[in-house]
Amino acid sequence: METPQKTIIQNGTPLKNSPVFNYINNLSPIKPVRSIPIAQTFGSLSPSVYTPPHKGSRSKSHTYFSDPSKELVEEALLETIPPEILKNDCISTPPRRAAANDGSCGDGETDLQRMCDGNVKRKSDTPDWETQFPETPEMLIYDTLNDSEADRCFLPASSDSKRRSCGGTKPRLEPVSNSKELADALHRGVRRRLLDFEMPDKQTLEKYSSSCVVPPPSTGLHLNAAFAMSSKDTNKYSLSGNIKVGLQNSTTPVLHSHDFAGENETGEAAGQSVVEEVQKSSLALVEMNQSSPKKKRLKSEQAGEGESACKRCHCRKSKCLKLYCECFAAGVYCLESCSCVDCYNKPIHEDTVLATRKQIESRNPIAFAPKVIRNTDSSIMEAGVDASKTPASVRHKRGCNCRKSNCVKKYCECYQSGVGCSINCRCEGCKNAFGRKDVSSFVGMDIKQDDVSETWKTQQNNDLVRYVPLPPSTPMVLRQPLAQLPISSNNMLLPQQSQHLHGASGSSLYESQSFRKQGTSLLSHSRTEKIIEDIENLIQSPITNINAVSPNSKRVSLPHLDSPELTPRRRNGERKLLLSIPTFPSFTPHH
DNA sequence: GAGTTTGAAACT
DNA sequence: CAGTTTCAAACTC
Repeated sequence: METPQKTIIQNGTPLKNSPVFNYINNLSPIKPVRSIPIAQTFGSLSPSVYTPPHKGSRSKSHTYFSDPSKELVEEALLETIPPEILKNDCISTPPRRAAANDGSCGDGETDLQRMCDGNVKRKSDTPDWETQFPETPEMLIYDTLNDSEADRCFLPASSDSKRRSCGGTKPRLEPVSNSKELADALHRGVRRRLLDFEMPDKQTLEKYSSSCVVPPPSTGLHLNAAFAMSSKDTNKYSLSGNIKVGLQNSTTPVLHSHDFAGENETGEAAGQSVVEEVQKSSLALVEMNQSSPKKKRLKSEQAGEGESACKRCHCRKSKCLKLYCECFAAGVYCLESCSCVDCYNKPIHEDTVLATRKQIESRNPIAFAPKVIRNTDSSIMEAGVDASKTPASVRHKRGCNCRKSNCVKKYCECYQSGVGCSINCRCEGCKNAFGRKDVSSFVGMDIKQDDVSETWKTQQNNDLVRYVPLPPSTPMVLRQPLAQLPISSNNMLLPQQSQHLHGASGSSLYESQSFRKQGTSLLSHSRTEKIIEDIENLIQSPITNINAVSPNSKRVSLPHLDSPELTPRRRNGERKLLLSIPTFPSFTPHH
């Protein structure tokens, strides 16, 4: 990934050799190539949308599932990641590439490999990430990998494990002597997460993200952390799908915050922030949906328990083959830690799982789609309401139907997901703190952080939601495109972030403090926008929104986009799927 | 930990 | 498509 040696003077400062500059220069070549294939997976609502089981040769584990689109995304992600980030052992590198010696990928030495190799080689003469951003690792570890079911899904159960158990212990900053080993472990985890399901669901990803994996204080770690973190939200999915949605989720609150405080006065710092944002966003792509119910509970459990922390579903009659089962719904297999009875949601019953899944999908193509989706149509946001007040773009795909909970308890999926109710909801007496359907359907969650019940916060287990003051003047131009949605790693909209979007004072970690400090002066506005634009183009799939219509007439539309003015309705009131839907988690076997 | 409540999913 | 049943998570005690 050598970059053309261009000389750019930013604010009088030569950035020619800066990592950011190099990174930026490498952006454009990528975008046109990546988005095309991804779009293919979103062709239509028909079941065909779901990529058939990819019997590729990348992985021999039957627990792995693949999705071509994911590969594309991975590539995009990789290319989106500055070499500096990858320098440490290429941890972020999808194993796929490294293992792509099956001949299916053309030349044996992929770009990635070369990049990795190069990075490794440069390792010694490249400033250590830790040195550059001493605070980053810790932040990443604790803030992004705090959940802990990771073990369950992140790392293959069979893998060598001493690997951090899923027990409710917090991630430790134990250094990994062998970064390669760590990289392998992470790769496995990432790989599994990415391949097992086309789109791991939020819960699933959350689990992955959990802290079972202890990232080493390195840049690579950062990347992985981001992945893991992102995965929290991710709904199973194929990267293919909601890239944007993923971005939203990518709001990882932590990464940038203080990292660059020390050098925030430089253009590079700003650029780095952008890069990180991008990374996070990109990584977030991997995650998406994940319904959060379990995860939260798990978190709570994890909070102070050992193995119990990994408990998952408790299905007794569904055999874990129905959407009642959160594991199944999330696109993941049940684990031993589950308390289910007569479980069929296991690799050994792969055929059954796949068949069942198909059946369900045939009934409802988006059955496995992320429960919370975000409309990232910038045009809508811009045209609709003040950009700073449009968090309403994030809503539950179907909306809730609460009658007694007033949408203030986790029975309500909207509330549980941390999003406001929308016009798609049929709830009664809605009091959703994240946005009542009768008030914020299209206006966004006009709520203040304090409005969000402490209950909810508690329910989310602190580590899921971090309440951090929002920066009063974070340039929207910088943050919006990269992380349009203040969604936590859980795919949940963060209260403070919603506030943030409203232009309220305060800040979120997700907002790079460096930006705040720097304002937009370090990188000219136009340039910054350019960067963001490139990034978005790179990441975005032609089809980034999910407007779906349930085959069985159930409401399955994007609240936000479903505005009558924006989306044609069918006579029966259903809305057309204008764009497409991503391939959702699928138990596509990967042989 | 058992029992209850709740609303999504599944079924009719 | 509406009503009912089933189910498992969320919640309460």
